[in-house]
Amino acid sequence: MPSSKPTPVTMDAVYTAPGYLFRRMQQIAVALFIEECKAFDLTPVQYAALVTISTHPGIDATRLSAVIAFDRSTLGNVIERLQAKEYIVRKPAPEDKRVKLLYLTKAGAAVLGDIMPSVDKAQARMLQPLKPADRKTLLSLLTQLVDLNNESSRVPLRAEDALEHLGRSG
Amino acid sequence: MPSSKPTPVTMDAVYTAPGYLFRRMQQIAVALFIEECKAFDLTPVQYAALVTISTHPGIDATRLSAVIAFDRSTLGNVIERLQAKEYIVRKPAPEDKRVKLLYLTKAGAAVLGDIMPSVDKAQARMLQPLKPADRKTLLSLLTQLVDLNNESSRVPLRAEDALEHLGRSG
DNA sequence: ATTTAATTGACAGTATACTGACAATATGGC
DNA sequence: GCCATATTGTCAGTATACTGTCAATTAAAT
Repeated sequence: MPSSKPTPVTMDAVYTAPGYLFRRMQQIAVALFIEECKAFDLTPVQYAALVTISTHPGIDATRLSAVIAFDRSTLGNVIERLQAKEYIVRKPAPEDKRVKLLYLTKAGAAVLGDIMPSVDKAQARMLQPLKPADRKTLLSLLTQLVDLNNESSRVPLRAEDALEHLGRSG
Repeated sequence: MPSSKPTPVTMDAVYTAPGYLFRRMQQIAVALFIEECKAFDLTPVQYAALVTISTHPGIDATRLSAVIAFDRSTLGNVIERLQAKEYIVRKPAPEDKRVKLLYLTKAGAAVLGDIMPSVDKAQARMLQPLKPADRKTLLSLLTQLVDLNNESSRVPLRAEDALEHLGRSG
């Protein structure tokens, strides 16, 4: 076997790297979401925030961040935009002057109801090129991997249960 | 079965969506890359660009964009930063006054050689929570999916071959 | 050759992401 | 009650991403 030659760099150092593939796939996923949902003025991140505010009325920004595992700083801007579109409102929490609680407006609830079919279509298109059995396998492995790597992310996902009593116990 | 109730929105609309999982996994991948490579002043995108300039000395920004499937506008800034760090140089193309050709500097080649083990470690850590067989399966499905969805992305990947004679034939 | 098309790099504008800091506020130990 | 500490929202700074536009330049059409 050849021994002391310096390893030649090839494009495989990029193309076969899982990180590169995850990046590409994320970009494709966003492109498909935007294409399917272009009739609605919502990005994937804004959609996720809206769903979460819908299922957790009165949640605050920090807990929202933990429930969808998005950066708290980033979320500030996302919330601003949702507010500017009048899809949500912010109300000061009576018992904690720091906190602002988030609620869907009627327009927010309406757009969420309307956009759902398009979102589903986009999600389906992402995996459509694979055979049905392969879709299941990929989704299962991906779910496992995200879960097992949870603590490696800057903003680990904290399930709703773990947050329910954050205000009192910690 | 209940029939006409409006479908209640649950967090599954977020958590089980492939797009959400790809986003989370991409963020985890970047976090692991940055952590493993913190001794080197390179981001994942800058690393990919550097590898490509290394394997394609004298490539221009537009072709670089196509070879790694990164947005051309974004790449302009990436190139600026690599230039500021003196890892690459730009030389005007003699036969086309619009084009600026990209070359690695010695410092660029050195950092690329040095960072490789850390990059490999980061890539390995992303999949490490899975069993070896599952890693292979996931990587295979992900590679297929990215390839099959190539045209759905804003900047489809164009292999090096398809670009070799872009300057003459198109 | 002259008009038309396309290409290249650049730029402005918007939207995620992350880092690190900060003031206001709340909570804990004592 | 007082002080150290933690939390909340915010902000500034950097780095991807994408859209759309533009001037300079080149290539293609005729």
